[in-house]
Amino acid sequence: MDHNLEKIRELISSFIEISDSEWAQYSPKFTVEKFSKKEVILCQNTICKNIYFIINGLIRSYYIDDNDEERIFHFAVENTFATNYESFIKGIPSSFSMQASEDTTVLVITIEMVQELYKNLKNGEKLGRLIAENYFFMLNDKIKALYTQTPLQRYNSMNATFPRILERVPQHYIASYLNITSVHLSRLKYANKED
Amino acid sequence: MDHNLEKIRELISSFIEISDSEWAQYSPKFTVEKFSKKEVILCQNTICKNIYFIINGLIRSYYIDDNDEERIFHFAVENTFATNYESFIKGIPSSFSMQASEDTTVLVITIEMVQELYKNLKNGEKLGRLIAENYFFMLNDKIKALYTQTPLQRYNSMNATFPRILERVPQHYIASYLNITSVHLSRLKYANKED
DNA sequence: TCAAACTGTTAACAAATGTTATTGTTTATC
DNA sequence: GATAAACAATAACATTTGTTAACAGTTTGA
Repeated sequence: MDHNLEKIRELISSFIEISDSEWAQYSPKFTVEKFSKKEVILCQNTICKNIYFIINGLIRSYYIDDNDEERIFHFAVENTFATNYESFIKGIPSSFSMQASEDTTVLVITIEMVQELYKNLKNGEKLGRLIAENYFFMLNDKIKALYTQTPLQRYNSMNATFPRILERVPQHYIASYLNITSVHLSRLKYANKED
Repeated sequence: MDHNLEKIRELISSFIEISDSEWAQYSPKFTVEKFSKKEVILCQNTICKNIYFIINGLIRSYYIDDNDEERIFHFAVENTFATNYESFIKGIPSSFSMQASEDTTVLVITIEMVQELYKNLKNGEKLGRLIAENYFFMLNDKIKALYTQTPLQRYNSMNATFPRILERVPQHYIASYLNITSVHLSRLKYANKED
């Protein structure tokens, strides 16, 4: 697992300087967890206690709407994080659920670890700021796409955002992510080729 | 203007402790600026140099899409901030424009001020983290609404998010914000009353 | 291994939403 | 105060998107 811990250290280092001794202090606290396909990782209305760094596998995040339908708004792939950051930081019930879409292995980061990092690391609060800013920038892009692009345009750009995602999840998940029905996505794909 | 500076101090104090001496050092740096109705405050593709705290007035933020159409995604009202935080923080061209929708008076916060605050204030980085987190949480709510609510539901909840906004801006601005046409919004309002 | 569940496409139809144009009203400007 | 511009409602029509159902191929799990 040292290899994956090293990836996390690199990610942190891309934000702030972290000394060998600091890293030596925190790195042993990461634990590994495995989820099997279809296992629910976070249940809407429960409190999100962890951030998961995905070593391999795929986690989808989805709201349950008023008609009890799942509305997928995110896919988390290898080398990215999956969490409800708001629920995690505030300690409030989650507004969405997360489920493993494949057998998935993660590194677990607990809220206690994060609080300690933010408080005691030399540049801890700065790290926290840069993480929060990065989350914000991600959502910024997403909102821009929702306001300015058609579902088909967003479908075509999915490969850029989530490499090979189209081959890894059922198409009706993609349709949900695009905020359209699976029948409609099937039609759009066909029309797309015709042009 | 002391009254408005006090509001900013209160907002900061709701995030971190800030001493009288610290505040005395930074508060004189805020300046007041006025924009007349329809004045463009930030132009897409230019770099956002300021955060504006709105004393009175109203600022709308909008993308220009591929068809050169304006897509409004935010209204900033009194006692809230208007900026492109990503452009501001990263110093990169803005992905959207901002325009005064009414005669508007603001307190100006420059990037130099913010960098100094984050760096030199005792809890500066923490303040930065909490601000970024708050921005993130706002967008979180917005994305949830876009994924789980109908345009009519979002119309009906606008009064909660933006008090009396429906009386302050033309209806086609609201329609743009809801991601529908003004004709369609007019129909929805009518059907809404019928039920 | 085999039945059941899942998946993607297609068709027919219904509902939602967009487009264009017209009208009367309000608002802005000189 | 007169004129032009902006605005909201409405109608007629076109297009997009959703719904339901059928079908065939695939995967899954007991």
